[in-house]
Amino acid sequence: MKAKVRLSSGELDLMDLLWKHGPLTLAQAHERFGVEALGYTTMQTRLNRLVNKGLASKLGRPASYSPAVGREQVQAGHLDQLISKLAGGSVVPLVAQLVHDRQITPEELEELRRLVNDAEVEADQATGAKK
Amino acid sequence: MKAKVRLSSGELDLMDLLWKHGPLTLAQAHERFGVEALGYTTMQTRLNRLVNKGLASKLGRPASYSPAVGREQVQAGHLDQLISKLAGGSVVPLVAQLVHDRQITPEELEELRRLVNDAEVEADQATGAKK
DNA sequence: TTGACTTTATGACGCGAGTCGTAAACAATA
DNA sequence: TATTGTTTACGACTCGCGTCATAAAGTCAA
Repeated sequence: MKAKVRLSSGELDLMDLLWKHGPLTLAQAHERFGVEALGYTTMQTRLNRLVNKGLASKLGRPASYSPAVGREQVQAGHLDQLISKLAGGSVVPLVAQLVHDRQITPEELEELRRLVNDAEVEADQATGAKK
Repeated sequence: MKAKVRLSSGELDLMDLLWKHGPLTLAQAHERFGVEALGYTTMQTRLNRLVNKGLASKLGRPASYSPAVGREQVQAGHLDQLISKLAGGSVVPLVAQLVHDRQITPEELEELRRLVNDAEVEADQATGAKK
């Protein structure tokens, strides 16, 4: 039962903060994010809204905010969106776009190749390895 | 100078409509989208807002709406978002997620492999094909 | 205990996007 | 030309999210 996750750009920024730097109190989050960037209570409101949406949790006093959903899950949700609405349902054109428009290091290419190979093995196993 | 494109889920639905089925009049778009799905004037408003944002253009009377930005461009924009905010700046984990969570056909895997190979060739050429 | 500082709770405002209703402008034809 | 049907222009409302101010609660040291 994967809840369909759809986050705004700004919400993503905050989640990123929580994913990267463990639990954070409001003050710490504000500090980390950049005191100049936004007001203290703005951070408060946004963080609490994440909690209300079940994306983060709040514990203790001074409350610590922690992510309540994994980065992978959110990634998956956004990828689904992208694939269904922007790539006609197939991953291939998406990956094409991915490798075309940006410079990828040889190391990364190597990893990508490995990824494809692994996936192929899995696929074979799943289909009963009918050669 | 590619403008940073950030579209909502609903806007994407309409753009998809325009990308797939060439220029459409309001009536046609409404029909295509599903008359039950939303009101006529709702479609009108949404389409016109796309025009105001420069995402679509409107010509003639009965006006025909056409996409004013390419699917690839929007894809790129959303991909950038995803990579920077959800994948820590690297494409590898993103592709990993991509091939992990969904079943990909052997044919697609083959295409993906080709994609990686092509990219490698390009990379080699770019760096002067050393070695 | 009390004054100062920190942490939370509320309430507001603006803007973008989704949803429509009403009505004016146009067009085709009876 | 008058009637009817289509196309377009506006305006309105709601919600989610970003932004913040104000103030109530809670904490701690003098």
